[in-house]
Amino acid sequence: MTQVTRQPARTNQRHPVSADLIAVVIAVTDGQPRVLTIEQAQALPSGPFELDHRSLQSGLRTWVEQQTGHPLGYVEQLYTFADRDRTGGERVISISYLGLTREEQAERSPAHGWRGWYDYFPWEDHRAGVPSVLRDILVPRLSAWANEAEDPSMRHDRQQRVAHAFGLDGRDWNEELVLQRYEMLYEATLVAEATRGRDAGSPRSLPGRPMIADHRRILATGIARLRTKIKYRPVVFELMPPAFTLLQLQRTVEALAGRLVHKQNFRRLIEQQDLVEETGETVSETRGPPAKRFRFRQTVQAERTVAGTKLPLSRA
Amino acid sequence: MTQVTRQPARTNQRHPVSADLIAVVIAVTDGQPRVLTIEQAQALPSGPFELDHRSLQSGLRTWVEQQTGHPLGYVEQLYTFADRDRTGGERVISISYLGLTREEQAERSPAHGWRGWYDYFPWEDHRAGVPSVLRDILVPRLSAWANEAEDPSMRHDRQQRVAHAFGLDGRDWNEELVLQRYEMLYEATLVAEATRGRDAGSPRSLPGRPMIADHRRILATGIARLRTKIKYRPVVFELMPPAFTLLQLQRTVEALAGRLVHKQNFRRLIEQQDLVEETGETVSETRGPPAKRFRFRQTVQAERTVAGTKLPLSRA
DNA sequence: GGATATATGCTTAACTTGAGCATATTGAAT
DNA sequence: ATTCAATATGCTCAAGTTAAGCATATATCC
Repeated sequence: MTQVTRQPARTNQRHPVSADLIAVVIAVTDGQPRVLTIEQAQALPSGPFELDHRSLQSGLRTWVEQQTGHPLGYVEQLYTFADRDRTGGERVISISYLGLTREEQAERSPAHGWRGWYDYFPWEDHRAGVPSVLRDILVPRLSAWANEAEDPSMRHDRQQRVAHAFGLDGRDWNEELVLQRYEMLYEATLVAEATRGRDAGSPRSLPGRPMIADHRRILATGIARLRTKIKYRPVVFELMPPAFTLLQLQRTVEALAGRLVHKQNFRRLIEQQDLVEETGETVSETRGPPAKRFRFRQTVQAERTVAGTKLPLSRA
Repeated sequence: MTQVTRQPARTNQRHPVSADLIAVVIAVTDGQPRVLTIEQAQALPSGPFELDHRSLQSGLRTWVEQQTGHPLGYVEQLYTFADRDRTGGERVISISYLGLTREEQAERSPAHGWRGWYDYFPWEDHRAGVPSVLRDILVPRLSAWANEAEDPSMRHDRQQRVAHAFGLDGRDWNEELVLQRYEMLYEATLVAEATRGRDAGSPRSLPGRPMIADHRRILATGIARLRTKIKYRPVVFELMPPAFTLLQLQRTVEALAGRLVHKQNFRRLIEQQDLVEETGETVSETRGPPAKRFRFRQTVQAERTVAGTKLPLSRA
């Protein structure tokens, strides 16, 4: 193999654009997942990618640290999309990220603006059963939307999609479908963002706090990603203090997943994965016997790819 | 909830950048996964994001269709990164995509430049057992690299990482770790890209065809994504002709995964998922009894989230 | 002192997964 | 024609994984 130094034939005339970095920064306090916001809790933090940023991710990091005074732990890219700038005809490329930070670092202050993420998605918290806003308000309206379709096959299609996304008709509710649910509500004009700019006539009261532009959609993407990720990578620990009890860990997972887990099985799962070790201390924060405290085991193995094999691979 | 129209406080001075779209386009022919290339098979197709592109994805689509004359089926975003332009000090943002296209549309022609992806990653094809290039060349060199570390703990660490990534010492080989393996080989200067620009003194012959810039790294990302994805989303069908036998489907999956699957269990898996239905025809392409032909069932359900629950969720 | 919530160990049934046996069917080789 | 090799396809079985629940001891709250 000889070394290759030629350039690709792609450097014709370039159309300048500008790039924004948008952050979905998550922390969990008091059993509530929270997201870092600005602008009266109506926007996600975002800022331009600048010349002196070494990379996109480091730009995001320095910049979130400036705003919050706290370092971001885990950061991963979410999605990149292009909009026409609202002011000029110029293009803006938005690169969104998911960031996780520690509970202790998430003090609530007016400057930072941490908000419970279920303020924006009240239909996503199933920890205490099906949320009333879903059962009493959204499901009827979604049914109405499905049935208002002319074409019978389209009607059937909508009904199926609604039932699948929201876990109706005896189906399981799948907590990962955050984005699909938001998009379906958008399609049915059951979120405020969907009626913006047109027909300001009937401002119905709609559940969930809206955000500017497509920020709530980006937040939905971040939540969905996190709910998926906690199942195969030990990212929850990024949200935990250095030492914690298994119940605290469980409550954090439940807060993120929006549903309850089976306690004994959860402990078995955690312990058999060798992800934690006892600190030796115990604490009695609540009733009941004192709980052991654990810490996250930072092993080389911790990059364990729990490679969920869904293919019948042969071992031979 | 009132409607929000305020802008975020983020539109200060903008630093213009330019944006490139890079495509990893995959097809499978003759049991070999192939990737669309340009520049004597040393570059991935890529082109600038232009003003008249409606969105990033549609820009990519129109543009790949221009080059190949064929529509892209499935497209998903891979990753976005920023480089300093090699010519000026300006920034280039590269947005990479994974695209899948049908076998029948992947005629090989000099213009298109389809190349087997194992030309670039000969250590990734384990269908016929551990590839000789891995066993005879890379493993010894990787061991040497691990042992050349001064610090004993670093030595140990490297040995562990090598064993984990390449499935040595009785460990399972995980086909999803394509990117980790490429990066490890890069770190050990066992791929040509790692020695570029410096020390042209000893041009060792290294396995795998190199590409310009970081295109081989992007290809590795695409392969890894696809190997992960086929396990929980029915994306293989994007690569299949309208009708196919289960063996053809299996061979395609094996080509992508780089390893063999258990035939009977594969059939059980496919059929129990209700993803396919018989066309009614049979074909005898090879020896043995004629095989039934199937087609992909395009159901609403097909967006099945095979949501691999790795949390002990309660059903109650 | 009793109610209540907790920490933690253990069991069981259902389901999933990996592996292999068995049999029938065909094209190619002899 | 007969044999061989590769195939399509049905079936079984053992091992592993998961969901659920039982049980018991230990705290706090009143």
